[in-house]
Amino acid sequence: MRIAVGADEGDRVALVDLDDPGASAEVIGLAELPSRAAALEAAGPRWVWSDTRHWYPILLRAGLRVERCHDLLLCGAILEGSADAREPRESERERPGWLAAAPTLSGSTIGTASSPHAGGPTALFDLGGGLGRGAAADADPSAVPLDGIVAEYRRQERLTAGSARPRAMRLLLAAESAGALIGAEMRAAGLPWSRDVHERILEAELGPRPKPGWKPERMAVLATEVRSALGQTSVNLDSQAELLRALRNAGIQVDSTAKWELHEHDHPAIAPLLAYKRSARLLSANGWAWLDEWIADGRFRPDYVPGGTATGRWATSGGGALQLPKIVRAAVVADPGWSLVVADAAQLEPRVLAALAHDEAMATAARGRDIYRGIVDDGVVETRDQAKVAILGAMYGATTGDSGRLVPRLARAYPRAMALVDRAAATGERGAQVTTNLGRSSPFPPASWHAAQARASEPDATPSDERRARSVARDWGRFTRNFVVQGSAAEWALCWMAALRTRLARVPPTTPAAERSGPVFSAAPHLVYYLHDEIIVHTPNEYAEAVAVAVRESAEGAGRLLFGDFPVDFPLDLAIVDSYAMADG
DNA sequence: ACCTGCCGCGCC
DNA sequence: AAAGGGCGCGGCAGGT
Repeated sequence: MRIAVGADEGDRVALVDLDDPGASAEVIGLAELPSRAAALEAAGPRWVWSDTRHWYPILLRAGLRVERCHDLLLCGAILEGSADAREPRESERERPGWLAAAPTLSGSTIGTASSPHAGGPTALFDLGGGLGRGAAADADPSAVPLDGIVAEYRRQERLTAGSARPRAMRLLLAAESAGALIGAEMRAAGLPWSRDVHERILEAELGPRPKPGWKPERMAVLATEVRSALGQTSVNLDSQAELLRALRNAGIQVDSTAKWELHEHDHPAIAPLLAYKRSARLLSANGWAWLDEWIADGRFRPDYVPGGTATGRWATSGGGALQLPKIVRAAVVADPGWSLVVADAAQLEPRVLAALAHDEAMATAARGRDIYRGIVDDGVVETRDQAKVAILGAMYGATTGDSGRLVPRLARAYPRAMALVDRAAATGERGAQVTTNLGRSSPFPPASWHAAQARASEPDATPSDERRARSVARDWGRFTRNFVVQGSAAEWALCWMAALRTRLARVPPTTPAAERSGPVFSAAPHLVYYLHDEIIVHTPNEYAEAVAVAVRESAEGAGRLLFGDFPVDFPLDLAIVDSYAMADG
């Protein structure tokens, strides 16, 4: 059963069963939606709605979780971009304006970031530009009436059925939609967070909390040390420009204030400066102000944006949830009587690459062990570090340095895997799309990219124009090279999580609903964190072992679902702990 | 008083 | 040690 949900007059909501041809819409008040949805959920429907980030929190606030949905915004964005699902012209005209609001493929900073003088004002990414009809009027996905929802769902169904690999596309859309449910649930549940532990970390690193507008004591001491070592009493360490000038005046020949460059110099100012920068970073990114803004009732509730990046990885908006520094992870602490099951997929991307390319030699090097050790054992390189640098170089497109020199050795040992990423890079250099395992395609290069190529083919093009065009083309090739691996790995992770979520939902709550005041998250294991290839489940102690089994079996299931019989494995590093900090290694 | 670009750095 | 992919965020600098 599939039930479409749309907006109706005033504060009302309209529902219809898409699998009952004779059904007419049912219109109810928004306040009645959770109870009506709870009744319908018993039949295990797929909820078809515009935007999970709008609709699902309404249900979650009332304590209702749903099993399945189809998120039209997210799925529309995938179908829009996919080379596997090219739209016929007439379908393109039916594409509603509100779909443009999807978090979508505009993201890449390539080409603008690496071309400071080219580009100019970037009107490159005004999404949906020519397509949408009067944007403002119908841009709000939460206001789309039921007939609009049904029409768009039917259009997406047609595109999926007509796509190059309908089974893969269906799986991708289901996984993406499950991700949207998980994102909303994780926000509702929150990541358990100890303010006390966090404050102790801040005090240990920075000293006592300063008065508003003052620097922490420890930073002030470090700053004085740096200034005297530089022999310049008034330099402001927070200003890159001033600091760079001061370093050079002191005879330290650097081109930037980046820490990797500072590391290369030997001078009494360097050590305190690096310590100062470390402290400044902690203070501004995860200091007391962050605690005040983001931690309430012992929970961190970031705003996840599933599908928020071009490759399908998630993003977050606010709180920096995907960049939690290792040093503050000790503040992630399970509730009393509960545990954290922390699991990450070891070396996910190289394994995904081996499977994508059907490279049995590489899969064998990975199987049942550390893939980097396997590469050393294959005699490809001498050390584990070399293997790691070589693999990363192959996936990211390194051409110089140690990494670039080692890549050719990999190519001899694992020709199929290398051919796959090389082909992806070549495709990107031509300005064409590449596509992940399940059918998410890379965006086309931005206008500035085409402008650079066009300039180089003018009759009066200079050698510098040509160099520029080649460089821009290669930049895009590195993006597409990595896209197929990163994007396919994101699909694996989504399938892993979706399977795990389904299994966790079957665990009976420790206290039955009738005796519970709070949401189900207070009584059963649930996902609380997701970071590209890593998850955390918060669980009552008595379920921790069972959760660990479910996490492992879900990973195995994801591998089979995506890569069938191909002999690649996806081992997990898994730990049952009280604190996230205890899960390292 | 804003806005935008860029840097630097945290994570994968 | 070095520079290759994806992000978000805070802060500064320079613009309007």
